[in-house]
Amino acid sequence: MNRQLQKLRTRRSIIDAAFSLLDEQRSLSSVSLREVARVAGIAPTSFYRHFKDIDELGLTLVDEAGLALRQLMRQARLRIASGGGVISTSVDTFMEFISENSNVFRLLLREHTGTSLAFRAAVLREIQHFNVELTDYTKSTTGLPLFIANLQAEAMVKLVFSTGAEALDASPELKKNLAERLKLQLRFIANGAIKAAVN
Amino acid sequence: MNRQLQKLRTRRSIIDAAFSLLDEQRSLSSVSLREVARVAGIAPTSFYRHFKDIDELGLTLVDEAGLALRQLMRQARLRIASGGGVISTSVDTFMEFISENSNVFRLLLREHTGTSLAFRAAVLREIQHFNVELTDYTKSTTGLPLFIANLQAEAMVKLVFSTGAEALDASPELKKNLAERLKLQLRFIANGAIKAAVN
DNA sequence: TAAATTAGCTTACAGTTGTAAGCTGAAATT
DNA sequence: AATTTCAGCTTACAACTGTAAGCTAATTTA
Repeated sequence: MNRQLQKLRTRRSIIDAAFSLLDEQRSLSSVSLREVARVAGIAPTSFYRHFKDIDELGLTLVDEAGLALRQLMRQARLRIASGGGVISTSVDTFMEFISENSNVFRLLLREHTGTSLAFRAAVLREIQHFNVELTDYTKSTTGLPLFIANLQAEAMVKLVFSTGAEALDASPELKKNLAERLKLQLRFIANGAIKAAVN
Repeated sequence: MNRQLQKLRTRRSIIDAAFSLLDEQRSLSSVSLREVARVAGIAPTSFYRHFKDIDELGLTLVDEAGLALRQLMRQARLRIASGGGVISTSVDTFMEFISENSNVFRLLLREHTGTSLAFRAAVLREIQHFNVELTDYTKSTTGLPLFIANLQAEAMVKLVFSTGAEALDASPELKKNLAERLKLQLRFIANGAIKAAVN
């Protein structure tokens, strides 16, 4: 048996265990090392062979969540390229993502306003990535000036994330309703941005 | 000595103790009953003479925070009446509020996406109040149709809260910058809503 | 093949938590 | 004046936490 491989596997099972514990009732700070170890199927003290801290594990989770988010963006772009409105397609893709990966999105959402400065900073970094990508995209497709495109992207991301937060607790019908309202609101922003650019 | 009065005083000191513990590193779920009791200057078990749970205390805190928020709104309206742009004045008032009552705002923000369904629901209720009031205000001052006014108000509240979250960690200069950007973004929404109403 | 490394284990400990049981003394009621 | 009520107390306990110390067995290296 390869030792490195086995170690990686255990590491993975720790990460997976942590994600599985992050349901609607638990946050990173309320998940204990022992609990993670229990679910991962290792002794509590073995945890330290893989992570210095529970916090180090937390940062790893945030990184993974951010990665998933960026993959989501790429997926949305592909869908847009193959037809459909930009806003509508993006919102639908996003809503699907948070339904299927609710624990991943919940992590980002919760730690975004959580108790650990390091986690908040890490989440903010991921959101910044999102902002930058959306700004570029907006600029290149609409020709808006950078400053305006940036403001628009930032507002949109905030609105989308806020609505996503609401959608996490919502029933399927309510989710659909939220998505429709969100699309209209994003159009408000897009149109308002265009008007600001013209003046 | 009046007994009822004394009990109310102790209750107050428990609430104040809890608020004082909710700094940038602590959330309701991470504050222990014993810790609150310690700061309030009572024995741990005396806590139960006032609240059934730590959760019951939490709901009380959310209520108080919501109250403070609505007082903020009234204050903003007064300021608007005595001159100054609606958006600009509101944002300035809001930013002052979260600077002066950062623990109160932090509570709402954190529990909004927190681990307790009851707390999330309670915060959502407070935000709904905010939404309703802003919708009414928008409808009566701009004459927009209810549906549009409602969408606009909701989007604005989400954007303001998101930016408020960012402002909590920010330096004074950054805060100013955030406020200016927020004002522009709110104008995007306002203008976009008007355009939607015209079409 | 012998020696070194190491992932995971068991045991152990001190610190914290929520809360049950029951006492006390002062305020309120009769 | 006698009785009841009750806010706050002390003591106690079982459950949980993070993590230190040190063993084991299997893989890796020499």
